[in-house]
Amino acid sequence: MHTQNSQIQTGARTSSELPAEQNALEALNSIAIVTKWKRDQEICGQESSPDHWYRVLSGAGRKFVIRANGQRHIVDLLMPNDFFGFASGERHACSVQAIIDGTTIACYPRKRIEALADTNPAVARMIRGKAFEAIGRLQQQLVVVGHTKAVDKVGALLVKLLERQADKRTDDFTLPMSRYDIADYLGISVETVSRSITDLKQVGMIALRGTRKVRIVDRMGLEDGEQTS
Amino acid sequence: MHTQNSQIQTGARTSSELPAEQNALEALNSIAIVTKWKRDQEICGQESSPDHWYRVLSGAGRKFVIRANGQRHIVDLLMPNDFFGFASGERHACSVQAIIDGTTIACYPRKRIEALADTNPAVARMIRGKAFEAIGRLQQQLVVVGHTKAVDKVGALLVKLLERQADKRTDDFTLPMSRYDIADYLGISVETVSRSITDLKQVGMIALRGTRKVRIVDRMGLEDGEQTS
DNA sequence: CGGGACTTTGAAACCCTTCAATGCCAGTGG
DNA sequence: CCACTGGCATTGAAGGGTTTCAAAGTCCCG
Repeated sequence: MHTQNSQIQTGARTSSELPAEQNALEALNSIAIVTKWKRDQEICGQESSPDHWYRVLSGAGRKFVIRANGQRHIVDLLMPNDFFGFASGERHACSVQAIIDGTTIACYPRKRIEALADTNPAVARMIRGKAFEAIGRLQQQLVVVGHTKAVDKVGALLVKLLERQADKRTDDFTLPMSRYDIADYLGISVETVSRSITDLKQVGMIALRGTRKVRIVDRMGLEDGEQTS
Repeated sequence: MHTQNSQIQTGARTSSELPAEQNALEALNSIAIVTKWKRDQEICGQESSPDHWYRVLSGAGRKFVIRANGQRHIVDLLMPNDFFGFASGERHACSVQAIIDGTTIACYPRKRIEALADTNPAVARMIRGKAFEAIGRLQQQLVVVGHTKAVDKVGALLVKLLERQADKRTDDFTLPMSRYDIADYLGISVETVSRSITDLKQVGMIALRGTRKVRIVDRMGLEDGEQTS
């Protein structure tokens, strides 16, 4: 793994980022180790002990579990400024891999970051906030996966991905993941993912420009699952 | 709502509860408001602003979302000592109802509990730990819901429910929820839940004593989804 | 230009939802 | 005490959706 210590960007500023959070992130810079990863490289493993917390600086990651039967379940999609590595037990429950070549990650030794949180309430608040964000994301994903029809799941996922896009002004975005990733994220087969996307395109709720460039045409329809006639 | 200020139990001691966590919970007692709820009463609403954090003292709760089309998605099951009400936005993303008559909840004004966390690192650590636990639960549930076959989902859920049971020595437990709740928790229909339970009983992986008393007979089999022949 | 990974499409078997009806149980009022 | 009621649970049958297996099409990169 390619390791470097360098100036850290605190990430693209979004509406949810308060100045206090920016300051807290900067306070973490002194203990951060920045690493860079290629696609499908494992950043932290299911079996490793949770000695570190991490933050995505650029690129994207998939958090996943491999079941005993070999099936992969993607549990979270990690985008810039998301934290991961939070664990309550002795072992990580999940592995994390880079999805995109050149993904950069800030890595914080757990002992040190917790010590920092103990003395700096702003840091503690920021970490809480990031944990709450993760809770919100996972809850939303549970609702998405809870839809009964595959087309609805895919439609709802596309809307969520649009919402997580940096540029809020357009209805276009680039899928950060493959059809296989989407399948393992939604608990359906790749073929069904492909067919659902084709259907959504056919009825005009989305438009494609290449396999990964998506335009959301009828967001309301996708949210309500109206493609189910 | 029936409100009272009284002595608070810090909950049944489990292996995961360190003394430091106990102390932190006791530090919260001074700002807690204890309330008692009947079945299906709404403890906090999807539309309310998140002014409070909550902890289950006894009984159980369902955290859920109602979609525009009326479908209910249960997102988390709240058991004694679980926190909820953590939110990163302006509104709660979910509602919470009591599942069981006489469920008691400790309610902490958010401003005051955050102030306490700012000055008392043990409290901050405990809250972080509780948030991480929630993340772990939600991730596990995503894996459960991600199974492709309904029997596997139900089987995996039953194992998770067994694991959350207070008494670790037996393979028996009482379902805290109805078949309808299970259906909305797994994203499948009630009828399929019922048929899956019947199937699991038939092949001898579980045993029932009344509709809600379950015995896990073949836990390994349920975890691996081996009931899928 | 070719290889390899990813995506799409087709067809059959299987699983799940839906609609309908029955069974079960506890609480209520006569 | 018992019939009755309402909510929950189970079972059946039909239709539709998804998985699986198979094969072709597409794209990117060396």
